[in-house]
Amino acid sequence: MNSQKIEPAKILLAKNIKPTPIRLKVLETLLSQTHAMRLYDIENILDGVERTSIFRAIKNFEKNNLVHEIDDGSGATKFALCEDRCECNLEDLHVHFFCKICEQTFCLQQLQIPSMELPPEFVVESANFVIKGICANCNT
Amino acid sequence: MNSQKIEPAKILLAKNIKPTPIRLKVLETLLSQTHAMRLYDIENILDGVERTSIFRAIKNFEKNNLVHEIDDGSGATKFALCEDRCECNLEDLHVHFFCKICEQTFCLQQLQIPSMELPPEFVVESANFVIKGICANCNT
DNA sequence: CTTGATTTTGCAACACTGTTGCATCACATT
DNA sequence: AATGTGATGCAACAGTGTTGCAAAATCAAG
Ligand SMILES: [Mn+2]
Ligand SMILES: [Mn+2]
Ligand SMILES: [Zn+2]
Ligand SMILES: [Zn+2]
Repeated sequence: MNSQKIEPAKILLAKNIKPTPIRLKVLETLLSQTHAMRLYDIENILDGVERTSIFRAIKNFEKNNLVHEIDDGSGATKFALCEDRCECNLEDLHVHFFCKICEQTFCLQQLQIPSMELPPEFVVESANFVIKGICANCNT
Repeated sequence: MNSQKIEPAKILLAKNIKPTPIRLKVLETLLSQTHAMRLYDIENILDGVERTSIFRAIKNFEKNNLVHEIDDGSGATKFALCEDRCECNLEDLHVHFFCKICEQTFCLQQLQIPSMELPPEFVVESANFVIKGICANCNT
């Protein structure tokens, strides 16, 4: 019955994050959505919680490989939960999809970012691959 | 001898853009660089020209397929000239490279953005693929 | 050329996002 | 209880992009 409340704490502890009230709220918010969220989105849902506190919680999550950030060109960075065993390495990177209509961003976790043959002496460390168009929901 | 001054105007006219003084200056600035530029970079080089005027010139260029914009995650959008026959279609899209050291962004025009097998009902219209790492110049 | 319409530019102000500094609070340890 | 560490709230700030409006330049007739 209280298993719903125990689970988020477990997730945080598994990543060595101290489960403070705000961090739990932020994590629960992220868990409640199927798409990536802006700081502002979380702020709206968690009415009364400071932007800065959410910001620092997210930054903490990022440092501990619990969330990854997506730059979808909308102006605001979006955040989404990583998969269980994600360590945010190159192999963990996946393609994202930004819908121009609903403006939501989805993780296409099944689509790994392809490796490219770079010019000589270029070293790859990370990547951001966002496909833009119309999502299934908005595609009548 | 004045062929240097005629050329930028020709480029603009070829794209049906009226070659006003500011537009010529902005285009010349873009032509003088090998990497993509922020609005702020152009503003610094064209000292005395208003940010807004550069902004509107760039937007005009974009609309007429003379420049394309790149979202490299640095916080500021970057702009680079399109290739001659570019119409900013899906096939014209290419990969970009952002160097974490010099913070410059390069067009890898030889690397076309690969097409991905999207989930059903998803329609692709555009894409932004940025690889991040260390560029040849900064790679000792 | 003169007039009037259209476009371009300069200037100011604004909105949004992300970020930092600092004081306060909660909590754990001694 | 005293103390130290970390979390949070509050305020202020910087960077970027964008819009409104008036002045200036350009263009198109008459
Ligand atoms: Mn994702
Ligand atoms: Mn490019
Ligand atoms: Zn959609
Ligand atoms: Zn570099």
